[in-house]
Amino acid sequence: MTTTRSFLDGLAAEVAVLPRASTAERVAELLRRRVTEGELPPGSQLSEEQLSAVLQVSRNTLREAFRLLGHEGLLVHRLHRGVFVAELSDDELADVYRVRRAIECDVVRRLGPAAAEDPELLAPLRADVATGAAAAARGDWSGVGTANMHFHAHLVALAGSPRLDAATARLHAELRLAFQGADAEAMHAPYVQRNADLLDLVAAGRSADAAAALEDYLDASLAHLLALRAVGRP
Amino acid sequence: MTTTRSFLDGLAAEVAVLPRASTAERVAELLRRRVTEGELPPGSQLSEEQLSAVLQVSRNTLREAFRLLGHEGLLVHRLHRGVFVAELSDDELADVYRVRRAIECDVVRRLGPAAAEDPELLAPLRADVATGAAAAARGDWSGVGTANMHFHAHLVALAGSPRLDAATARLHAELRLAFQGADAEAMHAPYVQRNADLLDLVAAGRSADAAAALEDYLDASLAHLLALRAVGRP
DNA sequence: GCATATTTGTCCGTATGTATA
DNA sequence: CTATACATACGGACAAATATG
Repeated sequence: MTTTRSFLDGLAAEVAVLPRASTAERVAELLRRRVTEGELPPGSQLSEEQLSAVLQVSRNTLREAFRLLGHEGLLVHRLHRGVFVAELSDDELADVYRVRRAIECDVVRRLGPAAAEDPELLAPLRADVATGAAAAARGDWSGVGTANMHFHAHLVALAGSPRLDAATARLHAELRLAFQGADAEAMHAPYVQRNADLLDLVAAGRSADAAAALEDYLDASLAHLLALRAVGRP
Repeated sequence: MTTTRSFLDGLAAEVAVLPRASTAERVAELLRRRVTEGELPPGSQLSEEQLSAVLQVSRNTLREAFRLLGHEGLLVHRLHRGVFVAELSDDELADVYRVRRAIECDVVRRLGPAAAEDPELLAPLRADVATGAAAAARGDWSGVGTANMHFHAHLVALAGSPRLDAATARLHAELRLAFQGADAEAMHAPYVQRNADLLDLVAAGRSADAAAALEDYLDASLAHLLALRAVGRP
């Protein structure tokens, strides 16, 4: 009995109402939310029998959903032992940032002056910055974190590459795992201003400067996150 | 009856002998090989009933394997219609190269002079170049293609990032899909020399030059591949 | 170290729904 | 529009591996 009781409430009703897709994908989407929103902590086991009973789906269908999420890095499959919510080591977290840096810096560098010429392009980014600032003003640090994620997702989206978007979504899902249990304000507060600064550079068409700034940004963010995790441990 | 007969031969024996892993993963690995080696062409349907009979696994297990490969982009899942070997459109192929360029150029750029100082680091790349040249000398163009893939995989591996390695493996699997049915010599021959040239730049520690050259290389490679596909179509 | 209980891994049969001829 | 074929999903069963006492 490793899973908590609270997170099971209302799951069955929620999975039945999700949009048209295969049952396995609906279950996967539901579990993905629960994991990334911290409802069930890293390391906890997901019992096949218990979950299939609560979700009202067969074990086979549930296992298909497990495969999907395992492939995304959210769950880990241990043979004959079951599936667990993934726990990111410091090395793995650094690796996530390694890939973020490669993708995001590349996207920004190749933007060139195009971003300066069409202001509409950056509208989603401006909205994310505004949302983050508003959330910070009212102390909603979880909202700041979400806005920050959206900012980076929209930044990558400027490249118009479905595969880069998908990779970013996976990285963000793993990042949310790493955020669990840490002080949300300390985690997210510094990046309201940094996002705004970065956006200014991009909007000015200074893509090389923006890429360099983003590299510093991400390196600092990783160091910051590692430090926060360190104090949360014995 | 959309699948050919030949590719089914000996599958059951092969899947039984694969190393210790879950049956679903063994089946996935086997199908992955069949797809990337062109044994079954893009667009062909994989019948659950037929495959489960031939592989001697249950449909549930087979479906788990399908989920894994679908997530890798090798198979596409059409609801209530079944799974098919993915067909890459020109746009998707360009997107694959978009991600390759982001990853590989980033890796090369960040190598710096380190590669020049430790020659052992580049040993796998040298071996791949030699293998490719030898294969070209005897007209083994499929072997040239394989060596080329290994070269790029080893290049990315210099970064020491498991996630970049995994992403590269997925991209290469999709690339192999695009290679199907094209003239292997025309497809792979030009890159024996380009790999050697690129390696020289890297070995000299000129990482910025190498990154720029690699960018040209990949852009040219994409254009080349698109042109070859165009002539293979009506 | 051993026997047992629990959980996962796998298979089968079957029922239902969907797309296509 | 009906019919058919096939994917989707379920529940029960047993085997295999692991964890527990």
